[in-house]
This record gives sequence, C-alpha cells and structure tokens, in this order.
Amino acid sequence: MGLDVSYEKATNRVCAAAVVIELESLAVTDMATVVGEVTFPYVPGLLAFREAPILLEALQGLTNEPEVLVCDGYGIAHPRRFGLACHLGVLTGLPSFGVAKTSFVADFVDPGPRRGAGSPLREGGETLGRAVRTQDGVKPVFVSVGHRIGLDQACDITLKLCPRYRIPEATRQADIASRRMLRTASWPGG
DNA sequence: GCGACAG
DNA sequence: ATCTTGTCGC
Repeated sequence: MGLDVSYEKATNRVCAAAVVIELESLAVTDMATVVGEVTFPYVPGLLAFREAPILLEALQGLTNEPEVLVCDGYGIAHPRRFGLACHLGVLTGLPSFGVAKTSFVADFVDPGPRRGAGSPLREGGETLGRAVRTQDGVKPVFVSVGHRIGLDQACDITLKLCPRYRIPEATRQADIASRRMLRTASWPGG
C-alpha cells in the first residue's frame, strides 16, 4: 500500500492519502484520505514529524490492514538512520520501506541505464539502501528499508509496482488521490 | 564557516 | 511540496 501527502500553501491545508494496491494486478482495492492543517514545518531530516501523524490517521480509514507500507521518502537512508518509513513501520507494527525521488545522505554510482538496474546507496562503510532504475533511461529512485523487511524484497516490490512509471504505483496513486481530494475539498460544497 | 538538504 | 504551457519523444 502507498502513502503520500499533498499541501495547499494558500490555505495551509494538507491531505494525506493511503491507497491499497494489489501487487499482482496493480488494482486499487482500498483507499482513504484525511484533510487537515499543517502542524509542523518542513525540516530536512524531520519529515516524519510533519507527515506521520496525518498519514496514521489516513491508515485508520482503511477497511483492512495492508501487508506492507510503501512510503514517499526514506527508511534508514537517513541522517539518523530513521526516516519516515521507519517511523510508520514502528508505529503500526507493519513492514515498511521508503522510496525517495532524490538522495542527500548517501553516495552511489549511477546504476545501469535499463529498468531493473541498481547500485548500493552507501555512506562510509555501510549500505543504507539502493538506487533503483525503475524505467529505462529515467532517473533512479532511492529505496531503503523501514521496518520488518529486507532491502532485496523492498526493491522487488518497488520494481513490480513500476511496470510503466518511475514512481511506484502505490505512492503514485496516493499522490493523485491526495491532490484530487485537496482540490475537491476546496470546491464550494465539498 | 559553507553548501546541501526526503517532502 | 508547489508555482505552470507547450513541447520533445516513444
């Protein structure tokens, strides 16, 4: 399942979406959104304090508990080795990992140019995750484990969720859902 | 001190 | 994150 948050700067409102995707068919089987207000500023390294609370609220709205959380951001590839995906995993007890669009804590050599290629995300002597090419010729995404899951499996799931786009279908659908909800929520009478 | 900096 | 049209490419 994928989680994402969208913001509306003008109104200080925020919308979190939780979308459950069936891994085999990539069909959306459940979804929940929550609209709220910004309560914490964006500070690199402290994203969880800004997004985790409302994301947990969105998770409460689901009919069934998902099997694994795909988060928009880092797991352990984080300055303190505890990014958003770690917070959400521990707080829910569910397996989780993060898929970020950029990297700022680790070094990596560019993976091969084709879909499926990957290279370790490292800092010092430790491997914190993997840069994964999810589509031919597009920039890689940065996968790191959050809770109760291994890096190989996290990357496996990531690739299965990317048959066509760079961003995993789970977080991509959550992004679409949260944006749409923010729009319709500001529409007169909704 | 300087630059970089998930979303 | 968000502000934003057309445009290049498969």
